[in-house]
Amino acid sequence: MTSTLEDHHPAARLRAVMESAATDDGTLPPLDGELLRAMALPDDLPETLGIAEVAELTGITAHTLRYYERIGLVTVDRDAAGRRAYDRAALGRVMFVTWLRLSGMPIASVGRYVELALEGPHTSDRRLAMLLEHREAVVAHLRELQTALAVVDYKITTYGGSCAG
Amino acid sequence: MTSTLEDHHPAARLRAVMESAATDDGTLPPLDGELLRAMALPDDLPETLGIAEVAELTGITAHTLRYYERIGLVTVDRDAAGRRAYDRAALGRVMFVTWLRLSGMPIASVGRYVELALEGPHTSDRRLAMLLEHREAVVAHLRELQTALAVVDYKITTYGGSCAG
DNA sequence: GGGTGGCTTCGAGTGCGCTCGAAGTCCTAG
DNA sequence: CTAGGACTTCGAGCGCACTCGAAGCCACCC
Repeated sequence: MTSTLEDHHPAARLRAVMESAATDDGTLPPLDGELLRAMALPDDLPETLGIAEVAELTGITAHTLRYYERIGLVTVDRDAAGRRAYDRAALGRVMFVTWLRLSGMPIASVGRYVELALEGPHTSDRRLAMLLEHREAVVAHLRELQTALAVVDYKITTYGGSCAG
Repeated sequence: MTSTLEDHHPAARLRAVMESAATDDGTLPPLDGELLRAMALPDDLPETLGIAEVAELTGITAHTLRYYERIGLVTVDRDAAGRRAYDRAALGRVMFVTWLRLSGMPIASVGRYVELALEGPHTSDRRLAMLLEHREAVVAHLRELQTALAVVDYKITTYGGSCAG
């Protein structure tokens, strides 16, 4: 199964989105609606994708995709031959899970979130609460990272000074 | 050894610095010279600190501080009774190591950096190179986190919409 | 029909970064 | 003098998130 995907679609969409946010210096561009639109999947995807294609599209290894399914983070149908066939919904869930993971949410929490989602729409306020709480954690982590970056930058600019570190 | 530190010095300086950068909404304040000055140690520290005081000051557990010493990330003198006595230099190194760790540098890399520092001033360009390279990694991570935050925010604002995740 | 390559399942292994517990030492307070 | 508590060393254990390998199935190509 060589990648017809590669011909018709930008590969590794998630990574592409991240790179699209890149600037040369250390400054961080604002993230706006444009970026979010860029994250949408192309319309002309095949009905279902094999695991290798999903791996390429998301940057997650096939091994890890199987692992995610095993522990219940995603549910994936099989084709006649017993192979995983990711439809758009499954792909969307994989990508969302991936973003949650990239944002630092522990696997156990992602699992609880998915569990709630599977229970039905009546859990939506609990899920929303989880996301809001998680958002705070992400913001805190961002702040921490920015501060640490400032310290590293300070060290870089004062290099040649003290050898304290 | 109850904390005389607590009376005379702001506790958990590292955490205090991070909290000083906090804002109520999700926006991130600029990190400027003011913040960097705030990170400096107070002048009226005792000559040496015990491990519990360093733990309180840095937010690193005593267990972890011992572990860091074991694996060579810091070197600490002993007092007459064989206890760790952190002088200003040692404390500075602990804090710098902590910032490197918080910025996501793996322990092995911190170890290599410290090794180079111990070799002498002639390794300063290699250390600078390490810091510059690490800086790129931190910036990349920041971008990734910001993008993931945008996705989470998107999900939050569109809640009640699709149940794709 | 035989080989190649990608998929399947399952369970076990890996790497990182702590984290803990046991057993002993030393100082201080009562 | 004795009890308590904070410290010491050492080695082992843990939690997380993968990551890998073995053994087998299935489709396609020569």
